[in-house]
Amino acid sequence: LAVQSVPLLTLSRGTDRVTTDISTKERLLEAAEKLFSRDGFDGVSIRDLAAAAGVNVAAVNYHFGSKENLHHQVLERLLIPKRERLVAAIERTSAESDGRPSLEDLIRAFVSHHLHDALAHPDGEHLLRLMAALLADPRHGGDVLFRELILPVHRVFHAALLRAEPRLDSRQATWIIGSMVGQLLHFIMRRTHAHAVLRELDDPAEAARYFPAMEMAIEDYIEHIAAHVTRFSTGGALAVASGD
Amino acid sequence: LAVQSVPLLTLSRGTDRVTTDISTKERLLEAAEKLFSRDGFDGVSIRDLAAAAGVNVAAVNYHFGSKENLHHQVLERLLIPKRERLVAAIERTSAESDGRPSLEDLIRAFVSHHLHDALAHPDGEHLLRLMAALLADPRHGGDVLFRELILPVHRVFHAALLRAEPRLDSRQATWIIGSMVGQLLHFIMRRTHAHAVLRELDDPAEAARYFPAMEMAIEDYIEHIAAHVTRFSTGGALAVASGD
DNA sequence: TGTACATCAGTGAACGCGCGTTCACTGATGTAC
DNA sequence: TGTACATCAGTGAACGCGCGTTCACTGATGTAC
Repeated sequence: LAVQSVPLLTLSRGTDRVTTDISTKERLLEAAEKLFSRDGFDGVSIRDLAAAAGVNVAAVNYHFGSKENLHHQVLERLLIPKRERLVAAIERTSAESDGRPSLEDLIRAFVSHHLHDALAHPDGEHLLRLMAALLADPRHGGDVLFRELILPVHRVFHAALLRAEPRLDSRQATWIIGSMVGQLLHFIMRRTHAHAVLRELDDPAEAARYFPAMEMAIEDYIEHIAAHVTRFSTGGALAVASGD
Repeated sequence: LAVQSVPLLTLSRGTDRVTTDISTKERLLEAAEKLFSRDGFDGVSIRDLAAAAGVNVAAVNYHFGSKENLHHQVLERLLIPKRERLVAAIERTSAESDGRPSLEDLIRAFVSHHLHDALAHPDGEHLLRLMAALLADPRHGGDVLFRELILPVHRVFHAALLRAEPRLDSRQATWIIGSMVGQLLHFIMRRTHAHAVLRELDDPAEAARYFPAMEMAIEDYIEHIAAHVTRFSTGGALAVASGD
């Protein structure tokens, strides 16, 4: 009767073999991740979710209590692993070169991990579109995004930046992170939405000038953009650090 | 009976004085700009719009044919003047110093104009939130944003960049613009949404570390961020231009 | 100038539809004694 | 081991509500002759 919270995977009994049986709850989470990321919170109805998961409409409220709470759980399920991957990547690089990696190495690691995680990780695209929606309109889960991902990652990278370039003060480091994150989000979204937008424009040649490299394979795009953002950001960070 | 397109302002006759009388259509456009920018296309109902404008529900379909078309007209009404302000600002700077402004001056003009226009211009905040929504989900009007604003501004600034720094090739200039626009959008949205997000977090002190300068007056924030983005981007662009 | 008709902006009520949620229920499994 | 009851996942149908749009209509103004 009440809202469940624990069993994400049940073992079906009643047959002579014990087989893994994906529960209604898990099926709903999978379907919700896919649909919410594609169409947004308001763009998905409970009937859409139930149909995609192959379950009854009442199942959403039975297992999650509300559509809002299902969305919240979808976010947490993606955000927490992503945070842990990111923090681990930053700390791994911070520990290199006897705990004093160069500014460029640190920036390269952050940029490269971010791009790979967003564009090549299996969960990446879903999470990315959910994050983009939250950054434009934080009303449905913006607090979760900040608490579970943005603030923890900021804290770790901020400390690493100050160690790698001691001339920076705290606020400068914060703005540099903002400059890097802004670039990364822009280039990631650009890739994700390029085709959707280009399709609607009258003049494909003009649009292709704004979106060069869209015909590249995703791995090539990642390498290309990682190289650009690393070079640009290292130059930018050094300019800030050496400024008056 | 049919969808109207021309008269945005009518002069009321029938009184002995001729007074300006804001028409139902204009009232709807004003209300729609405010509500769509605050709550998004799906977050606003025709009844909300009619109530805010003080007109009948049927007026939206009478004057605009559909909710979608009203949204479209709201976008065009904001995007076209913004494009013209931006293009004029870039061309003004390009013409300085005998048509050869320094890379830093060009970048400063672009950054500074963008920040002022987004954060201090009367239409700025509405347009900004509409643009953020379109960049996250271009389904309702993304084509208008690209055609009327992004592509024309890109073309003009791209040409100006190549003139100011001839070592850049076309693709490098495009990526540099992407790096700049990404930073600008990030810092603009950060200011806009800071308070909404911070209110929901448990630990205000931690959040304030991520959002320093939020207590600044808006003019100080603009100057502060313009100085950072200009320095960072000039350093970044020179690093790209001088790279192998 | 007067009259007949057309065109206009705007209205109030209703249309059918999809929405999130709730309710009473089923049938399988777990637990107590 | 058997029986009675509790707990569970899941269901089908219905709830009331707000949605975008449409319809028949009003009354003021413009136009033709």
